[in-house]
Amino acid sequence: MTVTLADVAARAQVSPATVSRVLNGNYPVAATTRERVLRAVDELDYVLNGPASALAAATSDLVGILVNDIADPFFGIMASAIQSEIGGPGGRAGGERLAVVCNTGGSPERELTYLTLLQRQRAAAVVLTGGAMENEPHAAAVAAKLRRLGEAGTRIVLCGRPPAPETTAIALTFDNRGGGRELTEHLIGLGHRRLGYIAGPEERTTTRHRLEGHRAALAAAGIEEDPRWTVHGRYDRRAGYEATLELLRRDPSLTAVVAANDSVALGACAALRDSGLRIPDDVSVAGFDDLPFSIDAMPSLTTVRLPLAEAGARAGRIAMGREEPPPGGIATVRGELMVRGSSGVPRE
Amino acid sequence: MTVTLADVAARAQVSPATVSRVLNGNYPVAATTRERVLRAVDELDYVLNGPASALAAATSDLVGILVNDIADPFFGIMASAIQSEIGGPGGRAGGERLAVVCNTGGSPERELTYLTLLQRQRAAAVVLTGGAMENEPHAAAVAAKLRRLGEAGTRIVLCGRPPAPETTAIALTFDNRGGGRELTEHLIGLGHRRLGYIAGPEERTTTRHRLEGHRAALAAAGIEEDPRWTVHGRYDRRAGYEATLELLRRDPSLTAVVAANDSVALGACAALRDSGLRIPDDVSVAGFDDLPFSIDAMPSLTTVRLPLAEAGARAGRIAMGREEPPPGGIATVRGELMVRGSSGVPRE
DNA sequence: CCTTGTATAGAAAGCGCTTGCTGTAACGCT
DNA sequence: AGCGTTACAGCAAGCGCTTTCTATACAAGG
Repeated sequence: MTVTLADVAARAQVSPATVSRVLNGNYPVAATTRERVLRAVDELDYVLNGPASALAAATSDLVGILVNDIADPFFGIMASAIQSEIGGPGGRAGGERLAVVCNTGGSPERELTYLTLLQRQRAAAVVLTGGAMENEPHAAAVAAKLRRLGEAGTRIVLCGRPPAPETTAIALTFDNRGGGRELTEHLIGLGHRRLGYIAGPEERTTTRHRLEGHRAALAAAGIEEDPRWTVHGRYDRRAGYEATLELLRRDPSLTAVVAANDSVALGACAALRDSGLRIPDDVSVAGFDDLPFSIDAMPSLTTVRLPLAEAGARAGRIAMGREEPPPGGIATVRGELMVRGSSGVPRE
Repeated sequence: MTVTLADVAARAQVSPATVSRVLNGNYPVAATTRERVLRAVDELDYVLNGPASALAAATSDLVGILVNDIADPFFGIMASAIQSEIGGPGGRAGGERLAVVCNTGGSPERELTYLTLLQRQRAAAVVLTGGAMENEPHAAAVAAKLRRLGEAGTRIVLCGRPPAPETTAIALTFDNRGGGRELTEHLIGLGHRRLGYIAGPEERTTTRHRLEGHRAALAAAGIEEDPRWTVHGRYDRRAGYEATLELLRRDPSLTAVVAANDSVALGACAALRDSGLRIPDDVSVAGFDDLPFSIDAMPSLTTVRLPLAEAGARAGRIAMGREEPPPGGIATVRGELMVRGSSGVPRE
């Protein structure tokens, strides 16, 4: 029914061992023999049996990429960059690898399940992207799983995620705190004193770090923060819209709204407009990430650009062992403040 | 070193066969025995060896999702929906499956490579999303590959992609032609007579179908199309920006610009604004897809909503054999015209 | 001409799991 | 009591490949 190595061997009049060696190209095979084998492969339309090969060789060519939300360009861009350094015929020398992205939907259980599945497949490497959960039992479970994966020889890279102590994971961490701080400093520099903040889900590291940066900037400027000025929500437009209305209700005198990310910021803009407020004349808005659409908003969004594609590419190369990991296994990737039309001096 | 089935069997004082059956749960095992085995699995922290299992059972739990551009929400949304019906602990009864998305980057070779890789892994199912290439040799190669995959028992579903004759593939096709036609009819109905069209890459089916719909609407209204009114480009914002400038250069009297998709439309809006034109007062703009950000553009985008999430979910269910395929293996998914702020009556 | 070295091919032993088939008790029936 | 059932559990034969070790052939050196 299906063509096997043995069939190819028979047709090429060689032993299965030789065919295997031709296909893997890591053992001397005479040119004429190789030729003959390749022809047979072609004629029979032979396709290697991945599981069998993985079993015998005790390695696989699968590389997993875990993302929180594949529908969000933040992850899409990173995943794309990672994959481009790993998979398909895109890259490199050294055998094709199946780079696969797994969508956890931000759910801790799914994250764990995917890691187990990847462990089952004896994945060659795993890249985890985006913020981690701070929920304790889960964090411990993930760390344990990563440790076990690492012991089994799977290379692990965290991209845009805080380091995982006691594991072999290499971490490329985004400087969310620094970016958040810089952004708010910019707003304060323009003269804003009453700033609303729309944070992401409470239990994400990203949320906490960005918020900490924001607060650090306020503190440095001697601005006492009003607890009413912070609202939590999901990382999407809808949440931004609702949170903004809530913020406005709590304190109509706010002159700026800082959002957890660009999608949220867009929702905030919509809410402000729907409330009859002009941006930035009445209220300034700022986002985070600088996703491609952010420049198209009207007015275009002041935000912090994160080099998602670059970081992803680097993570991919490290996962493939094609780039030296940073010293200590940890590198911080900084963002860049992009001042655009959505922020201006406060009214009055 | 690594724990195997045999280790578990020894610990539970049963044969490996029994352990396997407990784990696969498709054969009667006494409750007490099962209990004992499960405990051993737990104590030993045993993880099934995927390749070995796939080899022995001649099946795998991998499901591949091919997308053209994972950084584009159009694909991200579909992939997310497909995956939610397939993978992780998200869905279903019947064993966990590893749903993986593969990014072809729109490259025919990568598409083929991924299909081969998936074939190697003996994937349980494959979902191909988005428009196909019309490039003849490649189309034939893909068809051949799909046929072979189908013969090997892999279920194949096309989502937002035209049917593949002579294969076992089930197709959920978007009615790009109908949507394109409806959109242009709307514009014509408003009074527009000189409409620019920014098409996608020439060799994509999606591009051709949307353009055909547009032209059908023009023809039906007795409008003779000027060849200068159509420009081709990639499916991204940048291309839309440049194409619009080109369109304006060719014929400054255009009163509407129809874009191949929403990203392109956003680029078009930016170009129009940068040219000092107001939307829709001077020029109306229309997109396609209705991605989440489209409603946030200023003005919000008139477009055709494609039920990406619904179609993806359905494709996922069909791929898993949890939903009957449509009769004839082909279903057409229609879009819905969303009239918003970016289209209005032409000036003068 | 025989020994040693080098290049290449084959034999065969698994890799860790699944599953058809073969026991073997315990059970129910006549 | 005798016999067919039923319900589990184990044996063992692979699944299709990789890889170590061994064999062969020929070239070169003494």
